[in-house]
Amino acid sequence: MSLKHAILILLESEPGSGYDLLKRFKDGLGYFWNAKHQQVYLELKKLSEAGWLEFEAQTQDTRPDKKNYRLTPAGHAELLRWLGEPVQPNTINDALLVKLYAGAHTSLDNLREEMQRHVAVHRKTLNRLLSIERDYLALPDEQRKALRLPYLTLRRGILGEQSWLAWADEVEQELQHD
Amino acid sequence: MSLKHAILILLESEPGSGYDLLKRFKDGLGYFWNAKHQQVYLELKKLSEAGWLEFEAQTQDTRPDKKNYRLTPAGHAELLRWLGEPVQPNTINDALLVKLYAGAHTSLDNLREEMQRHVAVHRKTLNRLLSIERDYLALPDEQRKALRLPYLTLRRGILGEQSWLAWADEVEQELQHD
DNA sequence: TCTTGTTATGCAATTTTTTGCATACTAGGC
DNA sequence: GCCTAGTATGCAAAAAATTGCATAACAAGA
Repeated sequence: MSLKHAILILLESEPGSGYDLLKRFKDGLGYFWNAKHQQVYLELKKLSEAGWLEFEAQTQDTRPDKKNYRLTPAGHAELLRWLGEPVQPNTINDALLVKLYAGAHTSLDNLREEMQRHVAVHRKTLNRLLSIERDYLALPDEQRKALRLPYLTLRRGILGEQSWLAWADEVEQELQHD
Repeated sequence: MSLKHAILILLESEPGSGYDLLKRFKDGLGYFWNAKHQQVYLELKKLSEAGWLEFEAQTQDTRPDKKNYRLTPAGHAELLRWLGEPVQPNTINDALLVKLYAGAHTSLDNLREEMQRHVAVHRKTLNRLLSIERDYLALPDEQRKALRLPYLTLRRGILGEQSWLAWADEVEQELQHD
């Protein structure tokens, strides 16, 4: 796919500006879809031109003006069409693993430092996700039910990060000696 | 990064043709770096033009001719330079999770089918990785030691797939009811 | 003999993503 | 008064990746 449908989904559940979307990418969807602001703004423009989105300029007093986007009926139809299509499994392009793979050509210290940097990032991510989970679990039944599918994606993030950190322990052990 | 350094690494450990590289991507590095043949051939051309690779055309009787690539000293230097640089953590763009996130707009059946397709792929991948691991563990000590860093990347694949499948179980449970 | 699979390479067009640059106003802390 | 952080949007160029098309020879099985 691409950014297109991620944007449609976010705007389907709640209309908003490019800036809003970026925030939502950052804390919600962000675990599994990433985009820079330039890409989001450009994509919003393209989706509007394609007739899937419409926007309303909104002037604000204390802040810069913004554009509020929402789905058109055509955009909604496209979203449903896309949901009916199979998505192809994700391919992984992970530079850290490439580096580790080639690690024999550099020093163990270098590798250990690299790993430590990444461990710090992953630990932080895991903590953030766990805190979101706590909030979710504290919600009343009905709200929890409404959010059960997004919650499953959160679980993916949590299990994924835990698994990553378990792997990092194995790596640390192995890089200890020699 | 990009494909560049993955190619340099593969050719550093053993020279070969574009076609060889594709095979190696497929069973070794492939777990964490993916590329289509068009991209690999193009990149090989660019890397040659940049002076990081050189090649020798090799005519073959029973098969089409091929080009054997290997690193130049400049290519080797570039590889070492890159290894000394920190790599930035991976960003994830996973369409399946986007679909699940928006799953409320489609049917449970649709989601279950989608999940089953992906589960099948991941199970197959895990089995393939486990079989590579068995081969590795059966190697004599010395060879195992030489391959210990690539082995760590294999472990990442195994732990990652196991974690994915554990998550899929959670999803299946949740999609059972309602 | 015909079809399928494997080996082997590539160009062209398009899409997707990143990087660099740019503007502009407000609020808060030092 | 100055600096930083946050709000808000965008263009242009380059890099990276995908999709479509194309060629060509051999081997193996139906």
